[in-house]
Amino acid sequence: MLNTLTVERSPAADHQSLDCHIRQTRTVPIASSERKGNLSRLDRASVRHFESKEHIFCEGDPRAHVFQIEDGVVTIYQMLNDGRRQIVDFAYPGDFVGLGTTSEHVFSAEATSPTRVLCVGASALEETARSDPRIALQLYKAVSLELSAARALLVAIGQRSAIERVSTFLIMLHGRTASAQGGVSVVHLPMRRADIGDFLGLTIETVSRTITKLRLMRVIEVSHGTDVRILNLQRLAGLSERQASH
Amino acid sequence: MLNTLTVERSPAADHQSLDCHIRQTRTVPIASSERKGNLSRLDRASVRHFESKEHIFCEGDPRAHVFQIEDGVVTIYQMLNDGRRQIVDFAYPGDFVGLGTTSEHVFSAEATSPTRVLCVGASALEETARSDPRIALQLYKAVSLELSAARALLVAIGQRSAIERVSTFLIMLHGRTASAQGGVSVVHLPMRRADIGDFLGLTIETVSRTITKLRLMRVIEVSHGTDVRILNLQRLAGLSERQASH
DNA sequence: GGGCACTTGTTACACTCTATCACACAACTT
DNA sequence: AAGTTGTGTGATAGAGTGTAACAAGTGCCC
Repeated sequence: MLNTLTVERSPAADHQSLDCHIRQTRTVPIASSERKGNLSRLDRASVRHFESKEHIFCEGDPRAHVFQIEDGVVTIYQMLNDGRRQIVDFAYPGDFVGLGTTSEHVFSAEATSPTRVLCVGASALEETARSDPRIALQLYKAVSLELSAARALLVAIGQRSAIERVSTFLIMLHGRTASAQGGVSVVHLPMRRADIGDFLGLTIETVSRTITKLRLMRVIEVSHGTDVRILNLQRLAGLSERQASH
Repeated sequence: MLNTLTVERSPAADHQSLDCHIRQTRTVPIASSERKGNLSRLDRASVRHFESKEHIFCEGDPRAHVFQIEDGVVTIYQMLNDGRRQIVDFAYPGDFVGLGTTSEHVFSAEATSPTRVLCVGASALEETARSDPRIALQLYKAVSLELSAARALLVAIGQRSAIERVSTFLIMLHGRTASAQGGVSVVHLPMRRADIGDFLGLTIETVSRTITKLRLMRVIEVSHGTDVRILNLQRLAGLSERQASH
């Protein structure tokens, strides 16, 4: 069966109307639930499971399948030959992984937590898209959102200081996944500090110190190292981008 | 008339077979001529000219048109509110500018040199894509290549040192635009040092210092500040990524 | 043509932010 | 108890920045 792709709204969408006067609109497209679509109605779509730290595919593997995350978080990264690693995206439920036009994967994908993915043959998907413009446009949309996310990260890494990057990261995750607990939003960090560092172009130590600094500033609170309560979103947004002073 | 999009091969494609043992394949997709397509056969496509430093569109403008560069070079960038700027892409002839699914532009586009662009209504293009999967797939392809370029830059900025970034930049431009002159390839830099800096996440001074260093190392030669002769591509490739030492 | 304003690129030096190295500590496994 | 894995923090060093001065090129006006 080959039907239209459906777009769902995520629960996190409601939080995007929070009144950060800083141009939050800029980060919204990345965090948006529009990023989601659905491949489940495609023929021959199968479900696969991956354990934490298990690879879904590696750089250089033939691009045989395209995946859509159903549950869990997946890191998309590239290694340099001396061991440095750059994570270019964290894929959350609804996100696509492995899209592109190359015959081989250019990046590796590793599950951060136990993950369930929908799995579709890449050539079958493209074959379908060749005849159904709705599928093709869905792919276009999905990649466009990945592009927005990549460019937003580019701005962060290229121009922002450590505290600005970490603040930006938290706000980004907040927009994408935030769940409210008594009016204060909580962001869960399923990835380790090393992953955050390799995502933001910082070392693990700098990430740790910066999170401590944000705690001492009473902007956030951290439980178990993995759950961040955003106490003052407005202040956090201010820290994510130094204000023009003149 | 609404026909198939044609994919051309650029003259630069021949240079990609140069024997850099460093995984140059990784940067090839960005530099590749595959990035090119052609909108000229689309209905209602018009040609427009822009002078150097003239804006094609600004962040926040309604996304009324999609452009394809015919001649010249265009910088795609975003400003932070304190004046910092991140260039996320240099668009060369054949490249598309303004693709995406947002109703407003998220980035600004400015001509670096006198530029001629093909201009198509965004809604008309999407309307067309909705009925013609070939067009939709062409858009998907184009955005996928932009994504590859953005992520490659992400790896460079996030992990590489100043000299590695500048070397990577030169090799990238080499792959995309190189013209041979007596066996040695020459890369023209139409953008200013400030643009290179804002692209690579470095200051103008660091860019200048690093280029001087590469000159003193006899890896490149620079004429008029804008024309770079790559004397030793292999060495340059080596400098673009520190080797694993063990 | 000569002088002037303006832009762009280069170099120098002091300083800052982040990386690096080192180690303590907690939670969990074996 | 010993090992593993991940986090937090302190001390130090270094790469790159910020600020500045200067050089060279360009357009413009008188």
